[in-house]
Amino acid sequence: MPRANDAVEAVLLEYADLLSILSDDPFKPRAYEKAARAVAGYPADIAGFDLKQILQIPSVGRSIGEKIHEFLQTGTISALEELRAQIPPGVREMIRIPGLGPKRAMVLYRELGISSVDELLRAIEEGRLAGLRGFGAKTAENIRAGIERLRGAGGRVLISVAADLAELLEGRLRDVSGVERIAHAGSLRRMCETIGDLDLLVASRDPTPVMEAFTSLPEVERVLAKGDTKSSILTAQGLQVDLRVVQPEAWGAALIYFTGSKAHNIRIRELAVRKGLKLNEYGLFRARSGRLVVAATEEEVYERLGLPWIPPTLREDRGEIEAALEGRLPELVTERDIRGDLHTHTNLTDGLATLAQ
DNA sequence: GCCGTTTTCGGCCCGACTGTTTTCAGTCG
Ligand SMILES: Nc1nc2c(ncn2[C@H]2C[C@H](O)[C@@H](COP(=O)(O)OP(=O)(O)OP(=O)(O)O)O2)c(=O)[nH]1
Ligand SMILES: [Mg+2]
Ligand SMILES: [Mg+2]
Repeated sequence: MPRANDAVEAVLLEYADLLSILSDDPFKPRAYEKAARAVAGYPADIAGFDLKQILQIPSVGRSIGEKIHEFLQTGTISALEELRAQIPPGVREMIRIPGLGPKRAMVLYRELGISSVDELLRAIEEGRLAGLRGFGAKTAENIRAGIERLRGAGGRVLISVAADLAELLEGRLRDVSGVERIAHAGSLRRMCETIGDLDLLVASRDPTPVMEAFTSLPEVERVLAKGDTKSSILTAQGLQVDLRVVQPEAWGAALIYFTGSKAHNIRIRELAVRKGLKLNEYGLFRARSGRLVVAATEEEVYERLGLPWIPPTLREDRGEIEAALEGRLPELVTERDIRGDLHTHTNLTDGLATLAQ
């Protein structure tokens, strides 16, 4: 049985998308996204909730709360209908194109009347983006390639597929000169069931040869971006791989950053701010002076934030921060706990006892 | 739009890469 929370999450995310297209204030759509996450992660089914109960949900205030209430009562939200009247569904689809966001989607709609991915592709092929402010030849080609990617996207892959690719690529990069450490991060390290892309982290004093090696691997179909510390490629199978290279001293902070999740990162960065600190992928710093506090290991960074080391599988901002702060993290079963698997044989194979016995 | 034992107003995570930008916005991780 799907919960009402799922439908509410979907309308709040749609509201956030439409606001990001229409509004200049980036914090408003983010507030709707955050509320959508909170509703999705709320333990109870909110079907039939009254306004007072709805307002118990974190990140849901008066404005969003009333919209949720209206949706639960009537199945629609009048304010959402008003936004829908201003932005065709196809324009919202356009922001799914990798590299095209809400701002430029709005320019295309407003200036050229483009209101679907199909129309956009035709406009690019007919050269109609030329002359539009902020849309040069490269941008048009990038959007065209983005549409191809969107269309050909096989979506997320099973963790086993990503794990195999990770092993292959890590093996290749490990031998590059200057590589001191290598690990996979992102959703693969968190052991999510499906993986959107592969995230690899390398520690090296000399990033340039690592980036060169990475972007010229035989598995590379196309280089999406290539910089001094970060590059992205696309494999022939259409899977994206992101590589981040940091100095060995920053390994722990970088591993925390790249392991995520995004929501977990934001929560622990907020904790840092409240302590007069700043957390990024290079380390934990004093906010005022900018002086480094710690960076080398995950344990040290978490400890200075007042937290125990949190297992990657829990880093989803689904209560692990609160649990960690209270010292109530669950003891997870790890490989070291597994002494063997309890099993027996029956006379159906090579045993003596029957199955019933 | 949400939220707060410093605060009910003024912040909101923080930084890399790209393109066309004459100095930075947009998009993404
Ligand atoms: N601080 C911060 N970190 C981010 C943000 N977006 C992504 N990250 C970090 C945490 C993510 O786990 C990590 C890798 O990003 P991805 O987009 O690949 O996400 P992830 O691997 O978690 O999920 P995926 O299966 O790829 O969809 O980068 C962000 O907006 N802020
Ligand atoms: Mg990923
Ligand atoms: Mg990624």
